[in-house]
Amino acid sequence: MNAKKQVRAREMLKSAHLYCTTPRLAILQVFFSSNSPLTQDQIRRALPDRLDKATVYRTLTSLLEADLVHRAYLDERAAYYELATHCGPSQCHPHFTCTRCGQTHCLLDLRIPLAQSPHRGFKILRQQVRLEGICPDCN
Amino acid sequence: MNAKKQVRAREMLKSAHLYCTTPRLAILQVFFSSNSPLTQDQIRRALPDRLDKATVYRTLTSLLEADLVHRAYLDERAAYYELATHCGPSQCHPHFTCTRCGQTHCLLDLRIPLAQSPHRGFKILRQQVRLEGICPDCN
DNA sequence: GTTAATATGCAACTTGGTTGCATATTTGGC
DNA sequence: GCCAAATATGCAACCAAGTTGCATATTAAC
Repeated sequence: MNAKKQVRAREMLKSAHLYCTTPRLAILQVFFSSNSPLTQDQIRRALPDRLDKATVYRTLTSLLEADLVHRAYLDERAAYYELATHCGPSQCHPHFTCTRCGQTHCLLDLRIPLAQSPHRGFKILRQQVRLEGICPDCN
Repeated sequence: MNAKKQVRAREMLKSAHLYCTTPRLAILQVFFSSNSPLTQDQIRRALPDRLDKATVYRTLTSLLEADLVHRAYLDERAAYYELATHCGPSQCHPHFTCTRCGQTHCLLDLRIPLAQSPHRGFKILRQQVRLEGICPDCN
């Protein structure tokens, strides 16, 4: 299990031409074990050994640049990060935040058509959708 | 002109049952003069007299609670605020950020249908859409 | 004008995120 | 496997956004 994750992480880094370092492998594996976006702090806490804050940020930056990870902008002050899976070139899955319990869910199966450009010259290339409402548990 | 804005700001606060204070009137008028979301820092700079940072934040909080102002989550670290105009109960206008020049525009005339709940029990009440692409100036 | 309710300003603080620099690790060629 | 170049890490010091407690000032309502 862990060995499989290790291999998967290695392959991801390899294919992105990034050095396979301990922190990067560890952070990727934290993402594998999570099904919703994480803050840097949540990532730090989930790591087996403590990593320097700067290392975490720089690692996230390189993963972002390689498009292995995405940023999600949720209701909080801090940025959230998540694996760039189930994401097309023009669109990530939408995020649903429950206004009652505050939990955020990734709605992987909800496809929203890319918005059509209004008459003016705006060329729309990507879109990101945030949804709010009541989740099944709170209903 | 300025007098008209003053009256408009007063009316907004009155109807929201908020005290009409100098900072609140001033901040609302900054919003009147802007056509895209602003950070607290941009607001502070645009004010005629300097206001304390805490006052700005607390003012924004009360305006948010009264739904006179909305928060937009753009690509940056800081939150952006804007007047809650042209916003229905379930949806604000989408924001378009140009990947070339970095400018953000409010697409007031672009209506996007509210996403349909997937089969599971997620009750979708609000949605917020962020768009990315190339703006007319950079095209 | 008085008073209760509420907002402001100040200062101190918390925390997300950044940067410079010396050291450690990875990778690729031999 | 060893070496050098490229790159990543850790540390410490820093910046900026946002928060909080408290004393003072302002508002609204009578």
